[in-house]
Amino acid sequence: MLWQNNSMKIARRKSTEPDAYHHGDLRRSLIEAAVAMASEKQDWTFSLREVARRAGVSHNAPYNHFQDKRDLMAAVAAAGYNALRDCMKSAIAGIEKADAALFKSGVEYVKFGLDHPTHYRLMFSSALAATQEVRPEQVKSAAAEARSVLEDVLRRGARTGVFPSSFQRKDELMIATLTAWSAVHGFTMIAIDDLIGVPRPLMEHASERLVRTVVASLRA
Amino acid sequence: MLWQNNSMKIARRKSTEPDAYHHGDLRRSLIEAAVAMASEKQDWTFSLREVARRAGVSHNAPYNHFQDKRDLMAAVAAAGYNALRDCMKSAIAGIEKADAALFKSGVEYVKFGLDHPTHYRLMFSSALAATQEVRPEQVKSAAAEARSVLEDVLRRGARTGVFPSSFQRKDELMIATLTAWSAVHGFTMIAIDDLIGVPRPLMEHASERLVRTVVASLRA
DNA sequence: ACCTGAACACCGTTCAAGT
DNA sequence: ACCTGAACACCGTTCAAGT
Repeated sequence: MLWQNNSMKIARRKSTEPDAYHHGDLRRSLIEAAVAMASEKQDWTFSLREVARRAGVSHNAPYNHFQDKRDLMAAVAAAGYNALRDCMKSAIAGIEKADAALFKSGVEYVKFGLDHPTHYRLMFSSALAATQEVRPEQVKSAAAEARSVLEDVLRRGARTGVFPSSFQRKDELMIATLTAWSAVHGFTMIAIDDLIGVPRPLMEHASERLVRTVVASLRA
Repeated sequence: MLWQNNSMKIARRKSTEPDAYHHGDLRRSLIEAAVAMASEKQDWTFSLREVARRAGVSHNAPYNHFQDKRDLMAAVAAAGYNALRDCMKSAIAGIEKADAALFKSGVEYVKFGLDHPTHYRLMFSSALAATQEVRPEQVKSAAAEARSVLEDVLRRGARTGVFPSSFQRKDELMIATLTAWSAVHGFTMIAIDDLIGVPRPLMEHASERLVRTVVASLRA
């Protein structure tokens, strides 16, 4: 425990920073530590104490920034949804045709999951749900933002005649979005869990085939 | 801890039963206790000690029947996959046309997940995977059996001309199965996690719409 | 405001011991 | 063979105390 805690103090000059006390934005450090640990160990079930150790603080320090462990997990999950949203958005940035954009965003979605399996797992972990079944609003809205990338593409395609114009109706759009999302989410989960017979090199091909089928089924 | 442990002993007559020592098949009792607890608490992250208490034995007794906690979870998961397989099988028992059977099995799949959300969650829990990424063979094969209900229907349809004859080729059949499975699995997970905007009464309708779309996309 | 250390009630797992 | 109780190293969370 002695070799930690040093570099942080040096980095800060005069404590003019807003969140700098001992640490300089411990909140962010904890989130980053959690993400790093999860991806290294290939296991998102890290302990709060471990995260604190990694960040070089006592095991109680996190409670100054998060209500409890689930609150930290929620922050990590929200960060993941934001990254996923950005991935998809930038991937389809220049694509005009809505069906091509939907295809690309679907493929990118799966790629994100396979590239960050533990983070993706955490994002959809039931551990995020409270004792009831309500997940933090933070997570829900971040997830909604990622989902709305698909939704926006479908809405755009409905206006331009690529997808059925019925998708301009709210409930029809919802079902269409749900269809696309279910497909890529299900595939991603199954792939991460290694429940397929598909060998890893063929995975990309399989995901493209699947997404292509989904796009075609919505275009009809 | 005193009020437990009684009824069990009375139930056994002369200890002629094969697995009966103090308990009469403690292995099965532990699995049942785990399932019951998970569904009551709406949370599959039960503790091994809690399960043991519920079964009326010491917290170490489970180690005579399971290697560790994950091994018990694997048994619970396998039981879930078997139940899911049976649900689908009996649902499509009398259905001749392959596309109708695929529709029915898909709808039944989602229904199973929504009826047993915590058990379904556990079945696909990453906690089942070992430190590496290998899940117990037991779980994999049980999952494969459930998946093969979909696969068999698709193969049958390929022979009878309902689905493309290319589905008789092994890798094409695999992708088709994966497409169907991804869709229902993804929808089920999203629904369980309450990440949809769909109000619960409309859920059944939404699931039927989704499965119908999937069947149609494979029929083409 | 932010952090620490002691304390509490748990947990999974191991070990020696009982029948 | 099957079960128990003590023990170990952890965990999440709370509380009083320090700056």
